[in-house]
Amino acid sequence: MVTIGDVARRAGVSRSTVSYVLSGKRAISVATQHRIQEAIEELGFTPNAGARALATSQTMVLGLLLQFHADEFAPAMLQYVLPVSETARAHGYDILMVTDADGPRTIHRIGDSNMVDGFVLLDVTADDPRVPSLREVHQPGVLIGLPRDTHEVDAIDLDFTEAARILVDHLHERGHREIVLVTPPHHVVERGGSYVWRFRDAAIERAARYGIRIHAHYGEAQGSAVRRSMNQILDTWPDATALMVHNDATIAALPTILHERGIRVPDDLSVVSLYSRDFGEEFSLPFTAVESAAYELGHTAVSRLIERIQRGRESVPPQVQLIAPAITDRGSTRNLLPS
Amino acid sequence: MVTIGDVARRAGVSRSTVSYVLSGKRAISVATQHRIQEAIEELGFTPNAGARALATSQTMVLGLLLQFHADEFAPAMLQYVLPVSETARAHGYDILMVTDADGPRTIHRIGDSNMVDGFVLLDVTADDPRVPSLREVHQPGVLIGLPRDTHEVDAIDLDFTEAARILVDHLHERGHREIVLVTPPHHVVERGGSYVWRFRDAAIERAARYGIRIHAHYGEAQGSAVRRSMNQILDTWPDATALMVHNDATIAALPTILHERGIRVPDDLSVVSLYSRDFGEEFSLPFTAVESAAYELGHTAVSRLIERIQRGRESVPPQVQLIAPAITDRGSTRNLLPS
DNA sequence: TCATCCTGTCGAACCGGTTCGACAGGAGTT
DNA sequence: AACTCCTGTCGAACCGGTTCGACAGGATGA
Repeated sequence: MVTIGDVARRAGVSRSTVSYVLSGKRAISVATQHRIQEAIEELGFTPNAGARALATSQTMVLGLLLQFHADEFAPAMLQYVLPVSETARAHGYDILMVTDADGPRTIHRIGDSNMVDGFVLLDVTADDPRVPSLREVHQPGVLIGLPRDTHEVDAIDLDFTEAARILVDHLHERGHREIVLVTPPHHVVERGGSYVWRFRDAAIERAARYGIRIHAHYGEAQGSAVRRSMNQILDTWPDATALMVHNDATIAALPTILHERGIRVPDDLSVVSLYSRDFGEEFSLPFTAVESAAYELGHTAVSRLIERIQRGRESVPPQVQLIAPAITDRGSTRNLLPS
Repeated sequence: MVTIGDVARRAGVSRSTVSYVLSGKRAISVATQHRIQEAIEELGFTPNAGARALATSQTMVLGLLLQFHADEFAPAMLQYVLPVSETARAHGYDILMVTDADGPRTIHRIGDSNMVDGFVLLDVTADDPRVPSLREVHQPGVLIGLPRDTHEVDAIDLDFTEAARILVDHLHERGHREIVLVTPPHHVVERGGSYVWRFRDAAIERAARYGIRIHAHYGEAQGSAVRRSMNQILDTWPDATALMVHNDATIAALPTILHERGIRVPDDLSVVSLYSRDFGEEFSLPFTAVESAAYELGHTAVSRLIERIQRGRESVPPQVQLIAPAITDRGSTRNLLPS
């Protein structure tokens, strides 16, 4: 390993001078700069990250905490990981990715040993045990997902309440009076996935305001169960004119299911949904949907975190940010009103 | 931050004694051990990772290099990431995940600055530019995927050649004489995904040996194109009795496509495929398939890497390991022979 | 001409661990 | 009683950077 001392000797200067050339924190004559640059290139010098972290107490690494739930639809997670990684790198940070099941302990292990400068928490639940831990360590953190207690917390999520309203409004405007809502699975609720009830409650309330009958069901996440459950739901409510789906596994399987039943969209049944843009493209879903911008969420989260790291923890006030969703009309809803 | 010095002072011993208690590398009296343990707990001491890395030149971090190709079916990648992460953690290592497009530079950046103790390269192509870079840095690395030049390289992959033979044999034993093969998209070949031709060539050769007519086509990766291309292929070869699919996006869409065409499996058409177990479960695919154990690949790769890190680079000879695939019969092939 | 300021560089201390050699003192040997 | 050996602990050096204060020497100003 070639050290800063080797470079200094080669260039005939002291170690500190090399350091100042590297950081630019003090003026160094152009001639010396050139000699040092040459030495660096000739020797192939790269600063030792550990030593630098020790001296500066900055690691230029962000901790990304994610958990895989066996009962969850996996492809969704990746859509957040990529923008987090890319945004971090654009600011000179690397990503330490931890999938450990014990989140709180992980935060302390990583944080107390100073392996990272900050944390990104993915898929945060209502009473996520990681949130209090985050307050105990001295690195800042940002959440993707909304906990119940948002006091002094930096969080970002899609505005699921608004999303539900937009979709109900969309159906109401086209004269639908009875709709079926399929939400994420019930165990996601139990786990505390607040987006489930934020969307569900808002949809029910909005429907009630219009006098629309709405039948809310919990969907399934695993292949065969999805199909069975969906068929049962469709059997139960033959008069519903529209389907509102907030469940990736269900919407991915829906084209097949409807085809099997001989149901045409939108002639026989209208369908609206909520999924991320990437997801829709991946499965080329033909449904009118509110699209959650996973990229935007990940990108914004990391940008905010880095700003907070660099400007000091207290300079940037913590903030809960709800991203406004937008609807993309793909013509999967029928207008029942006389024109 | 509480340091080892604080602990030492509290326990009334020297810093080195605390260090020896932590590492167990020298005998320390039980009484002293207890005092130090108490001090550690009272003060909440956690060793600084940077300092430790500096002193030991060990970071206990592995670099995981992966690239996302926009034209690729994303869910597959995640199946490798999880076992890599879990296996690493089980051995006390964390994962630095880098998605940078410039692999060679990343390897040098991360490796030369001593941020990691070793590398895991995912989705390695035939002439992957990262492989030569891996030879230039002083950390060992392990590949998942097979490069053309396997000289002095530690790699692991599924035995795609054998997989193809197993599937052709399976169809041959049931009397099929004309089959259609759908491989991964053509741009994957251009990129150097050697698994494409390892599987394809072996299938064609094996079919030829039996005198089976085989029509090989490149599949698509994106939703709508998948369906279009598949329909076209089916139109072109109406007499084929079996379909052999080596493409995640195609096999995921196949139930829908076949249903739309009114084709029943296996009565009208036999289907065999190659996909990973997790993938099949995710989409509850009902096809007889050779299953690639992504978990096993990731797990084995990391285990080998860690052994090599700990036993010294030369102690463990580099090795190319091809995992033998196994077929799971789900009854999607019809027996055409008179019984 | 001398005090003052600025520029460029150096040496030393420091970050927080690990590890080696030294050594005190008690146990075991002869 | 003198010697050797073993156990437990300490001090100092080291890992490879950063940063602060000091200072030499030339430029500037009065």
